Amino acid sequence: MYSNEKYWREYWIKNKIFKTKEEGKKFYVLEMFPYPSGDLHMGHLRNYVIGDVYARYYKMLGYSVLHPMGWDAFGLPAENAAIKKEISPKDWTLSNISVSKNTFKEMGISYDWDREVTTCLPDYYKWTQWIFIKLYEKGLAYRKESPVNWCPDCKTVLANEQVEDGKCYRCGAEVIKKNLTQWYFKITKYADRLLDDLEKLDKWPEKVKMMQKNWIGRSNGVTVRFPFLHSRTEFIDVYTTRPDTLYGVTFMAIAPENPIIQRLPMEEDIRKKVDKYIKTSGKKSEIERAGSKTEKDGVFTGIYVKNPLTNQKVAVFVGDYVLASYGTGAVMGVPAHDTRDFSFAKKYDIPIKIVIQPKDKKINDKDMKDAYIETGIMENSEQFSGMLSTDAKEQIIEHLEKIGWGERTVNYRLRDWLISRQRYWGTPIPMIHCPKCGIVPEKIENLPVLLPDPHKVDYIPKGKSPLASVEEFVNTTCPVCGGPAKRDTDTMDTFVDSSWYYLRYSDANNEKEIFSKDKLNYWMPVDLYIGGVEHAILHLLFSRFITKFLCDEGLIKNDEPFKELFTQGMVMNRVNGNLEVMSKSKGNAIPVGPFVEKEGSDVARGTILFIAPPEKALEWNEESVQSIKNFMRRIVHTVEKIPTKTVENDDIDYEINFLIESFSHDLQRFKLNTAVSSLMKFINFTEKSFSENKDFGIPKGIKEKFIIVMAPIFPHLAEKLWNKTGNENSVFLEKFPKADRSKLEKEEIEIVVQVKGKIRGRINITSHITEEKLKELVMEIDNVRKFIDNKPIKKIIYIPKKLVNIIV
RNA sequence: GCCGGAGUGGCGGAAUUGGCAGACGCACUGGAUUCAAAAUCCAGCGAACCAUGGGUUUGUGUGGGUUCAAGUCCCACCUCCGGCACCA
Repeated sequence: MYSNEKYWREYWIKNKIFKTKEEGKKFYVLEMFPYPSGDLHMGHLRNYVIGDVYARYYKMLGYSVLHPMGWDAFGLPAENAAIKKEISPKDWTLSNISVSKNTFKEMGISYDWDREVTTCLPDYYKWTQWIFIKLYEKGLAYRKESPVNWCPDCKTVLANEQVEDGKCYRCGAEVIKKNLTQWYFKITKYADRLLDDLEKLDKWPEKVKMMQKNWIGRSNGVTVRFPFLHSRTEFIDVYTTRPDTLYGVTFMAIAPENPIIQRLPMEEDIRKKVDKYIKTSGKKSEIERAGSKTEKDGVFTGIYVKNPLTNQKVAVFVGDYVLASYGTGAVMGVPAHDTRDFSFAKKYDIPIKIVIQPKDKKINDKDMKDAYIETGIMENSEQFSGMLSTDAKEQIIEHLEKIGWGERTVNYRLRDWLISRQRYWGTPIPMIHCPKCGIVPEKIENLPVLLPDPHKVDYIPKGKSPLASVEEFVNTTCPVCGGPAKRDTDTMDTFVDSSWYYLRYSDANNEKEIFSKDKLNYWMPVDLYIGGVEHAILHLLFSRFITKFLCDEGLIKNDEPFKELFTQGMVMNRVNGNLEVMSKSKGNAIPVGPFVEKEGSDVARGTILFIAPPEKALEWNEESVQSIKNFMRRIVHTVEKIPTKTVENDDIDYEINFLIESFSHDLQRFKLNTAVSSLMKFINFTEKSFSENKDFGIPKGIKEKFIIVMAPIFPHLAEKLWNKTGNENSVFLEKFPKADRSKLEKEEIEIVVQVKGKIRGRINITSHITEEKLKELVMEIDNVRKFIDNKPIKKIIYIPKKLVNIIV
């Protein structure tokens, strides 16, 4: 099987069958590129096989297809492996790439390897640096000091998106906060567009769009200004989405990191308590502090503000349930109508003032068990009392704006993207720190800023950038004044590398530009992007951001990179009886290489496509492998053993056209499992016909059509059979057939006969029978007559070619 | 807690979008072949019942509803999976 398939793989390469053409209508199909970890297993294969079916199918439909592959090659595992095995990250990565690439070739995926992209090579990361500088020039890359997520195990900072449940997304260590100066990309500037443009993506799964929507988390509210009691000129702003609860404010809480705290005129002993509180909360982990179950606590500052609407004095607390990085870093406390404020107020005996009553009952502050957060009727709210809270919300905002104590504000959950990492194996940040000129970008013509040779770097993580200790890297000259200066020693988050790689494939070997605009705009957007849901937020959001930015720069016409997104399910396998995601570390991985050598790549492809619909999780099992092997043998039998001859048989015309029709339909709907079923049905028909009648035969044209239809799924076998049928050229140069609809009309059809909606019989009729005649025939069926039972017939419903329903 | 998605035979899953529920496959059962086994081929296969030439009842998580007709549409609930989770 293996050597046989290998022959055809070599044939495709030799004859450049899958070399990309750039003419006419195009189809760009892309699978998310992998991190090169060496061996690929069936879990990886699923992703690429789905893409390959479409690449081959669209080629046969007459499109110019771009189907490339590359490597997301920077990142921590290379360093970790390097430390363990004493091999440089570069050598480790490059040797993994060559192993993985070889496996890809054995899978027989139709990639055009001439467009391979490797993010850790200078000819690629040169352009990553170029994008960084472009962002910097537009004010979209900036440095700031702030508390950041720090992974103590990986010894580097993490982006917000890389912290899951307070833990590092890579190693699972508990993340701590550190105050550091880091590089950020201003993705928040694009928040509105990233959110609103989701509507344009009608071919994305709703689920992914919803996840992005929640992640961006746009909220419309109002910033309200509270004046201090002790000063006529100082204020504190709070952000709220519930201005309708303003009359219920009984305290205020400020985040411990909010710098305003330092300016508050607190008494000495209170100041000490506050400082202590700030210190302890700074030491808390993300989980301790932010878990929704954590008890809310804080300290009183002795300071008061005035409610701008009521002039009542409001006590100011510092509380670490308030986030410094959202809104203004301070909130108004409305215990009656906010769950968190309620529990805070309970703890410190702060009064609860109800200003919204439910419509159907009365609540009072004495027996409240929890905050009332729904809408209702306003009370204790001066001129707004008696209104619906939803109406009052609007009017209070207007009132605040009129009297000058508040203004409408939009806030986002999305934060700017922290991209600097204190690691060696990444794209160097192309910035230079000059004592005279400040921070300046490297000159474009000096790019790439090369990562120093791994043998000269001690990349064992120490909590500071390994590049800082490489003197010949650090010491440079200022591109502005020419004086001595130092390079930035951080590298970029690998998600920067992968946020634009799909653009580079359009012109992968361009040495002068990031890509030629013409070539890029011929291929972009990606027509079909296939990958796992785990990238629903990070990678896809960052990619959309970068595409929008480059679109604003005039480099890309379309500001959305991926027209259609398909998220495939995971591949599971049993380990000690439990279903687990297939992975090397769990020991349940079926590696592609040995499997393909033994069973062949077509068997792997067929199995993976047939077991389950592509979007669902799939359980790998030996029985399914067997059934596909069996099926492939029956295909060979039909093509090679059933005589090729023209026979008087309408059924075979019907079956082949039915196959073409349903196969095409299934591919449009991503139903690759039923597409395989359709192929099986056709083979069932031919095998059965032949076993019943040894004179049965199949016309050459129909055999050929079948081989073409099966080719996207079983490419090696199809190519072999195509050749054996007497064809010189590759089957993939053939046009995918169109169904002849006229052959799908059967002469004789079966009609279901119902009485009062229940099936009482069936009848075979010729398709051009009149309705009257049919109704007559129906009445003659014994069982039908029995159930009509001489009752008067009210109505007869006739669904053409399907059923008759008699209502008595 | 909030927001999504899904519940169909012993199992993986079909159902042209309101028109024959269970396609296709696995497992299982019976038969052919074989000295025997494997492999292969043929047949059967939701459940219960009448009596097995055929027919009846029931059946798509639960309970209601709309309709001549509901796995599919509407309302309420249960369970599972995924995402977010002090975002004010």
